[in-house]
Amino acid sequence: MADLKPLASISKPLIVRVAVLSPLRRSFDYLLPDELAKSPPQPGCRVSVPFGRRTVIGLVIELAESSDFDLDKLKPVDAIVDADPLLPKSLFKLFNWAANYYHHPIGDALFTALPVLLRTGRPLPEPRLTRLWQATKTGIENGHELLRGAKQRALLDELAADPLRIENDLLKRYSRATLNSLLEKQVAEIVFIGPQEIDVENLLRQPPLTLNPSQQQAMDTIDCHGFNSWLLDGVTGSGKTEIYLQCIEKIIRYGRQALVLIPEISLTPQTEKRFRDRFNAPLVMLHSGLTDQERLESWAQAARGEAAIVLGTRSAVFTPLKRPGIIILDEEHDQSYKQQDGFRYSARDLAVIRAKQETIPIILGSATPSLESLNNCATGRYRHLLLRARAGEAVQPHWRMVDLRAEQVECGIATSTLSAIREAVAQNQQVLVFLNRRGFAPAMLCHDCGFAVDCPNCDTRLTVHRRHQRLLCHHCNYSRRLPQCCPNCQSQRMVAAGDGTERSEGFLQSRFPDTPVLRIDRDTTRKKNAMQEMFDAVDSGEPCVLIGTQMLAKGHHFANISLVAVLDADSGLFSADFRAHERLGQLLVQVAGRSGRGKIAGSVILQTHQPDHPLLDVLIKQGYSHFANLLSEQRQLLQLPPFSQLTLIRADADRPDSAEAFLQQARQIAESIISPSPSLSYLGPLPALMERRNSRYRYLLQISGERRSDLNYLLSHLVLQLEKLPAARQVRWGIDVDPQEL
DNA sequence: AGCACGCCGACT
DNA sequence: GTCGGCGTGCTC
Repeated sequence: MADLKPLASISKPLIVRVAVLSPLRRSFDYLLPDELAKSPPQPGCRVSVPFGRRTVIGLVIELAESSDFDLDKLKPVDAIVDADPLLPKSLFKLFNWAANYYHHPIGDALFTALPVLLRTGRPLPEPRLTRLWQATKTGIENGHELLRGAKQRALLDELAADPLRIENDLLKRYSRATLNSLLEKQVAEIVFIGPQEIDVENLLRQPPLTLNPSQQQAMDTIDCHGFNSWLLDGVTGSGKTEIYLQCIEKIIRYGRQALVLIPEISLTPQTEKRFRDRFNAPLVMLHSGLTDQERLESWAQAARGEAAIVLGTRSAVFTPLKRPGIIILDEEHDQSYKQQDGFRYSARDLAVIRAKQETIPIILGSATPSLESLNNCATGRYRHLLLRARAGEAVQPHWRMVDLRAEQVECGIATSTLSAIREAVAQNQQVLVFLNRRGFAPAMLCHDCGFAVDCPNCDTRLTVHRRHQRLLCHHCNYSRRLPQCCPNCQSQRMVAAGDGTERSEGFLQSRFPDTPVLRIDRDTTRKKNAMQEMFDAVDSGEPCVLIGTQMLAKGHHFANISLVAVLDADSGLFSADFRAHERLGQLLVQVAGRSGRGKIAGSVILQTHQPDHPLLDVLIKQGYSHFANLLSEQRQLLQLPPFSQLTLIRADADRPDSAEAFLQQARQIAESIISPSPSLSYLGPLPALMERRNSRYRYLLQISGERRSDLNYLLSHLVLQLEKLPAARQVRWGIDVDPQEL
């Protein structure tokens, strides 16, 4: 529409809208002083601006001609940090979308996802130059006359024979002094070159594997041009990774980059190796194990388009790519894709949005897809690709129930389970024992009065860790020495009740003294490389018994495990969280998938008190997809996600009543914006599942709606009012859109 | 979140 | 007299 402003103000934007690292849910307008107006900062550039009484780094969101703020109160931009946008337009759009969808302050969203070093205003590193050596004309013509040392002459001969040698390679064989003397005599010189082009001719280090018909069909279906979301639904061992690799190969040949997301760092070495073994192309990693400097370097290489493959965890979904080609997100059901504090985004959902915005394909892979993704297939948002057969010679494992009520159980292990383990070990096979509870025992009780030792900061029991002779809280890290007597009745008879991995490990080792028993949980893998060393020991193929927590369930490929024993299949059957059943099914199938990946047929033992539980029955007899269908029907009946939209307002405070009182007010305000109805309902404030955690009292308000748009409207208005609420000062609060945990 | 202002208690 | 406790207000 035509605007009645003087022409000058239209052609020359004066106002810069800036996002600043702060919890404030708005951007800030600044004037662009004349001396900076010649080359105004583009959206995505950093600027330094006065903010309150300090100067901070902000990101330009847009240039505008007018401001809602009083023009004469606007301050001028201090300086422009980046000549070119740090974030490409497309990524910027993603941040905007996310801040809006998750109702999170844009500045906080942008800056928490940026490498730390960029937050401070440090310039984006220049491309790293490789130093190459070559012989000069003088060197080739009469170098030998100018040089005395044999080493020096040898080096010159080498340079003359094969120009452009990489300095770092030369330094492995010649001393720095030798190199320098060639430089001094001017018989050789250094040439700097930028990053190497990707050598598409020699892209593959290893030939691709031959696809089975099921894989081939999936491969033929996946279109690597334009946007499409594919759910690659294949049992463990069905060869999903090979499909990823072949898709990546295609897009690298088109000259584009692949973004590969995986759930945890523990998976990175194995995944990284798989990619490096296949591709002769630059790969960078982005995960929390990197130093700030390394992270910045990887980020920059991705942004400049030098990295062909970017492999990372959750936050890597925000990595800028110069030539995006495909996004691959493995183990899409994994909870760790959802950030659980602050900016509570789902990397999986954002990855799909990003793919759409960049018009590139995305592949979501899982053996146990989330109900959300299965529902997205049903509604046509995703396309469902099924891989039925296991790749290679591996066959599906065989399941067996062990009824814990009918058997002698020692240290969590039933007699028949123990004999199955013994049998496998006797045949020189490997066994995996799964118990999702670390420590020696989940509680310390008084035998006489029944007193249990609780955490002073959390609503939970302390866990016994016998090796360290301590009681530990797994939620706040509180730790104390084992009590000598009951704090309540002074009785000396304190007992460790229940079983954790540490106790079962000891028991197994006592029963199999000649077989290594390896425990893999957070306690035994704390040291760097500890986990990798244990995995290496397992990969050697020697018989052993592995015992561990869900760390074992995640992705690691064990070739020689023939038996998996799940010690407690019931945990999660009776939880208050509506996702507990889905998680249990995923966990069981994932653990079971660790067995029989090699040539030995695997079997799985499920120890349970509920051998007749209908859900376990469906899972075992009919498989995960039937199990998921059953759960979906229940969710639909109860109008739970993904058949309704759920958002939580979370609040916690150091006093018991503040959080609840704040949420009570929040509910009133919310109801005044949209009154409760069948299509939009409120529940709470309710105490969180563990009300007190780390000495803070946690509450939540549940809002569920039929339509996303209603919820979004409600939240954007609610949030503005909550910010101004005096009660908000006494609590920490935040919005959790599509929560994963209650 | 930071950071300042401001208005009341125990200290060199 | 003032050092400093954390309540309240503001950030273009």
